[in-house]
Amino acid sequence: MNAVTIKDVASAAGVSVATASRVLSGHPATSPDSRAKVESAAKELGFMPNAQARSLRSTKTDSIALLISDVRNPYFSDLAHAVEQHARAAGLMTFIGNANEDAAQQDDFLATMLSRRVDGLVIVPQGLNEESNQPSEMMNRVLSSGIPTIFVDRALPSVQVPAITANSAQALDEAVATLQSLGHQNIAFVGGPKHASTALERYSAFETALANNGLHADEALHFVGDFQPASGALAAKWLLENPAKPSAIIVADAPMAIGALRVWRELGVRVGSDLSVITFDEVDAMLIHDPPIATIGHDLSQMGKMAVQALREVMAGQKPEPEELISKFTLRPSVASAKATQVMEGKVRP
Amino acid sequence: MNAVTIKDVASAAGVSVATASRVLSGHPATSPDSRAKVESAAKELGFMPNAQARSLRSTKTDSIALLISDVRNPYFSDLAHAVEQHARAAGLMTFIGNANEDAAQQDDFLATMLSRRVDGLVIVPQGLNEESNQPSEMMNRVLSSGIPTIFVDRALPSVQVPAITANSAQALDEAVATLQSLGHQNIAFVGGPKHASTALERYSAFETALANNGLHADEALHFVGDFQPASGALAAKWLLENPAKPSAIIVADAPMAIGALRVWRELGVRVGSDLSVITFDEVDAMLIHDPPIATIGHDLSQMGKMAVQALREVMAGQKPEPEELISKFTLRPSVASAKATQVMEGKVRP
DNA sequence: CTTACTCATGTAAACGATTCCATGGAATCG
DNA sequence: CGATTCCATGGAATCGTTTACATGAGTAAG
Repeated sequence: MNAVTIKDVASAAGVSVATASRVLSGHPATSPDSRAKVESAAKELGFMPNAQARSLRSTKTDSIALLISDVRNPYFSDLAHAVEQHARAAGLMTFIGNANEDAAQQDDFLATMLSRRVDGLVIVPQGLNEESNQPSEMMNRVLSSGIPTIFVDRALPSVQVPAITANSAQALDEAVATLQSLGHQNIAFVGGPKHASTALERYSAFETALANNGLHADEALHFVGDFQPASGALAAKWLLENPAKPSAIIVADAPMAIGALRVWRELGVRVGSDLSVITFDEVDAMLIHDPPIATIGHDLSQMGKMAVQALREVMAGQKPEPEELISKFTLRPSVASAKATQVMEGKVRP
Repeated sequence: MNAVTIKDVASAAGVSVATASRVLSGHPATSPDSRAKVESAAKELGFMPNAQARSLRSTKTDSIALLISDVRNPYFSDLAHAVEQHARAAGLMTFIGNANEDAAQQDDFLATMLSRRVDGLVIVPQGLNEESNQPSEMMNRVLSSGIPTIFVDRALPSVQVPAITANSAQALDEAVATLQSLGHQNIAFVGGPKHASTALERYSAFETALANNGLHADEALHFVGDFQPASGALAAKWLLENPAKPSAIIVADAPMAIGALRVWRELGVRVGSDLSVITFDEVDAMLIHDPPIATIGHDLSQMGKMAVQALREVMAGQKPEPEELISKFTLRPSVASAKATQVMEGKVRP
């Protein structure tokens, strides 16, 4: 395999391993002479330092772990890409792990990363355990281990970790105001699972927005999904059968919206005329949709950048403040006036 | 931090480190008695083995690297997910790296992985260097290092590495036959960059399919893109200005299709009536599109599974055969009869 | 009862880097 | 010119595991 070690380099260069090591890791106390000899020997032999030996001794790995729910969710793949690019710029390798919205896989990944002694963790937390209302055991271990950690996108209440989150209050206010001014009275909301802080934030901001615009919240118009496409599909049908006949709907994430849009298309519901749709997460699929879907979203590249920056501050021993990005509402043709919506009865296009 | 080592566990359990190690790594020669003592001590102390020390000595890391172009491309994120799940089932951690269609980033990632001594590599190769017509230096190093490697999705000609690829000949044949039977004579093709083997395979299969169906290939109907959304957008405009007025188009990957569909929508071109569209890669965005887009695609979960399996065979010292998945054509409403296409002149909807 | 063999255990040597410490020569200072 | 400082260097310890080898107890076979 790659049997060439620093020892080989040292003897080829005619110096000790200590000197070779110093040259290769940029230590100042080296003569130009030995620097030249070691460098050329290393290149000659194709020396490639063994990262585990290095970090076993030096206790740093120049790597961080990013734990997300699912790479297949475009929201998270965009976020992952942003984190990776900014970490890379700071000389850090990023390990991406999928929790698949599953606490066991999350813990598994965290355990592996702890074993590998990554220098820091960026986590989209999966939420507290349903029964115990506590973070999982592994999460507690992470938190008590003292390894630099920050949360991104979501936060955990009661856990003191810097978090980079998004605030959608303003955007939802605008969205609801827009719908209201177009004559929509019954606005449905497809939310996320209660273990996700984003789900709570979004629904409560929605309720506030309703109140601000003279509308009243109605639990019968609230569908609790799980942020996955399948539950979006269920929500789509739930909407059509809802006795209140809502004329507009706000969906709390892109995968659920994707699931829902597919069902509506199959059933012939015309988004943007039969039904006004606004969704969270400004991802490609929403923009190529015909009609384009109005979204509430934030800059993921920015979020990734802030996450890496905050993490580096923690790694440097500082205590960064939690930060909030302000989400933006973008009106698009998926939203129309409520009048067009009267046709909802004839939901299946011939 | 996590200062608890196997030494601590051993002394807490009242045995030697050797025994502790044997118990913890499941070595058979251990007594039930010491097994019990060590295990409880380990749990008690929250022992978490240091992966670098372990693999420094044992020369295995139980991890593999997956090099793809870009996680944000849904095709690759699906593939990444599949590889990860199957690797995980085999007890292997997967490191995902983005090349961003950039040889420098590819080499960077490979260097890091080589340093970390991953047990194997699954690579979507970026292609040969434009000038030298050779794999990059780092790629050569990977290949000569003897580290188990397989290619997936793409292959490199002249490089002897087992590859899992897709064969689209049949699917393209069906696709072209379908178009032809609907009266389409001028079928445009938006291909990929020539450094990608998939681009070559797809275009040459397309040419064959034309011939099989009594149509002739025409370079003026071939747009060479780069697999990214922006070049899809260019292709979309190119098509509209093409003097041959093609009535149907086949796009060689999803990101380009996404870029193109967006442009067509903005310009009011009605896909499925003004223009028949077929695209490679069966991803969500194509299915929620209205109308749904006909696709040529293959089972990515299957591809991921085969990749992991082939890699494990290489790791076990075997020499697996290259394998080909057969792509499938799925007809959807984005394809219509050519007659409807006469309206192409009035391309901008009022 | 001896011999041979199995088996759990401990001691110590790896693995491949970094880094502390001692050394000796050159440079600087009074 | 002698004393002090500086600096590049090499030897050796170290990081936390695994594992080759030696040991000694217990067991089965003769």
